[in-house]
Amino acid sequence: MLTDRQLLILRAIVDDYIKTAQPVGSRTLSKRSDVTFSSATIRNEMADLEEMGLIEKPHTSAGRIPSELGYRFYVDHLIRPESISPQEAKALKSLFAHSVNENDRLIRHTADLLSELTHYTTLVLGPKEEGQRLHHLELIPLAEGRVVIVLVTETGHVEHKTLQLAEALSREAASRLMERLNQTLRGTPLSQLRLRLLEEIRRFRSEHSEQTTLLSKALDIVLTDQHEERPLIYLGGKANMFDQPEFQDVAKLRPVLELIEQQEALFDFLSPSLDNQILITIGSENNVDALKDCSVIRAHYSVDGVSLGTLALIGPKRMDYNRGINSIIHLLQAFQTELRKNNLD
Amino acid sequence: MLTDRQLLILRAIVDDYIKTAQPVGSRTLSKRSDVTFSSATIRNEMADLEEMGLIEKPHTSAGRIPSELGYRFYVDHLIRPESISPQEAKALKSLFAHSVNENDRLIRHTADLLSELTHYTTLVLGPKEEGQRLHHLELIPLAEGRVVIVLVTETGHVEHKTLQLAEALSREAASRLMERLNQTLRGTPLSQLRLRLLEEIRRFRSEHSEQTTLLSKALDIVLTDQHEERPLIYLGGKANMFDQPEFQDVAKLRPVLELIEQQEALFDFLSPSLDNQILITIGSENNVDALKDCSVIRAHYSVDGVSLGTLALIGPKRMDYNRGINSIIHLLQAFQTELRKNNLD
DNA sequence: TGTTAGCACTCACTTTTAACGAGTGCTAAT
DNA sequence: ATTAGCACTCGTTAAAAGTGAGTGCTAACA
Repeated sequence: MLTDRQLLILRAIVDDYIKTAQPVGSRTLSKRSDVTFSSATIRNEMADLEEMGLIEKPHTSAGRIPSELGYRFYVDHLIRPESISPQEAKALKSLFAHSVNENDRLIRHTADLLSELTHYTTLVLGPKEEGQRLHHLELIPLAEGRVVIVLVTETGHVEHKTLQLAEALSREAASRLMERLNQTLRGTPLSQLRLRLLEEIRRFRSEHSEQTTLLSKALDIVLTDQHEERPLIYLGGKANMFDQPEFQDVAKLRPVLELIEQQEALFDFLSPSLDNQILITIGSENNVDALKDCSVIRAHYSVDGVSLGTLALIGPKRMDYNRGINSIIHLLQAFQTELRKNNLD
Repeated sequence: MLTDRQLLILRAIVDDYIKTAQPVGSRTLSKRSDVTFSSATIRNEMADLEEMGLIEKPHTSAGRIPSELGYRFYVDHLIRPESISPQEAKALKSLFAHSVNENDRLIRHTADLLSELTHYTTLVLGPKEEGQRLHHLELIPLAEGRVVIVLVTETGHVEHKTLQLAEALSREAASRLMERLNQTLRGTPLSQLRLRLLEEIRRFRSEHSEQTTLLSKALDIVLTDQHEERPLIYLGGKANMFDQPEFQDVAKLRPVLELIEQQEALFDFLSPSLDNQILITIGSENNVDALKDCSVIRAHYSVDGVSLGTLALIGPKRMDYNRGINSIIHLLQAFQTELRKNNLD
């Protein structure tokens, strides 16, 4: 176990390093007001902390920096859930002053807010669509056999796609088919929609003996596509990466920025579900090579107990965990409140 | 005027520098197979070219690099419109092998293709929506007074927005209003839609004495919004910037990447209309500080004589203009063909 | 026994110096 | 007009020397 003094020193080292990005020496620490013992004592303690693997030195004659294990310990034991300042709390409330009606916009807005709040890059994984239920389907024939299909879920999420049919679909046929489909399919979860839709079209065809084979094929393709599509990922504050001293080197910066641009990779990284309310992964804990010098703070957002997506914050390992965690917690609250407003059934 | 030999030397310098990113010396040039004269002669000619402002030296004992004026001259007079190789032409054709029905996707796809083809970052300014005509309007009531409004243009472009009304709109009222609006407003250019829509709703209200004030207000807000919204900008190959030796320095890279993320700034930059088929701006000609070390190749795309948007290629001043221009020309052709297919009325 | 002062040692970082060489401009010979 | 020759420039690289922040260890101290 660590003594109180060791805890104090470890915390001081991490705090200092987070603030300055410079290795912290024993003399610097000894000058702090909350440190009553000498630099030599600190050196002794540091040697012990290093032996435990909590801190390390970049080279012989430098100060100490936290190791990954050190950050881990700091995050697990040394963070004090500093409550947000009153003015910040006020600011946070006013952020959502005017409601955002569409979830898409709301999410984008939230990503931007969080990055503004923390000065880190943010990722927001949008809700999975499979779970949502169909509210309305609309077929709108265009010229030359092109048809726009619009799908609205109960939460107001809108998807659309344009198909090309071999022959024009008449407005009447479209409206008849649509009316029928809406009657029977409303409330179907999107995950089942494809199967049920095909079935329904088949039935419709046999009853009306209309030529809807092509339409059904086209719809099938569309919905298959739909089904495989992953939730959107929204990014905020990409440029914040540039401000971090650890990413002044293009070689360090590049893999991170490249990863961030890849929806699929990000999705794979973010999608695993979390048990805890808040998950923090540090450096190699991310299991992604591009993020080996980064830390990620993640939180699930949910409405009425249903987990919908992920809110994440990405920065250097030397990120301000305290501020990050607090910001994400508070924003999460406000965000979920807004989201609930939009998701009333 | 420049002598043939000077032209040869200038072209050789630019070509070489584009390829190697290293200042070109007289000795290097004298070794080229198409150069029959000595390095001393080349030095004399170089001195003249430098006096004319076409080339410059980074420092006394370095070779020469093209000045902005030099690039300008090269682009205006020395580029040979090298026709694309047969295999590339074939590849280009197969790129659009399976049609993309939606313009949005088509544009995104094109941006990606162009960046793959050239290894530069690409920007595509989407078509202005104002000019498009309304094909169909759909009001879909959700729970709690929320209404999704979906707008489809004749080209199959879909916009949607969710509004919050003070009281629920009944399905019947919605469908009556919608039918009426579609009858009277189909074919209205989006630029006039707002005014005409308001008028129409007012008339509808007086005829049916229904409570649609709120709806009309909400629609007004939506459409105003819509109207002010700028065309989307699609990006391709952002990561290509990392490969350019001139952008290995974060200080150089940052402003460019930051600019690219700003829709508004990019819009202002790209939107001015072009007289020519292809416009090339070099360094300070861009009139944007962030792009002072970049060159941009732009081309308007249009269908049936109507200019719709811009296709652009962005790279270092030392970019391969020849390849860039050729790629953009050829892709432009294929892109417009696809676009025309989708825009049949 | 825990703490601290003192001191030799390490090593990144900075500055200095020197050597190198690619490239130039000029001059004189062809 | 062209070119060979040569002195000169200057960025680049490498080696050398100096600086200083920081450490580990030891011995003295409370």
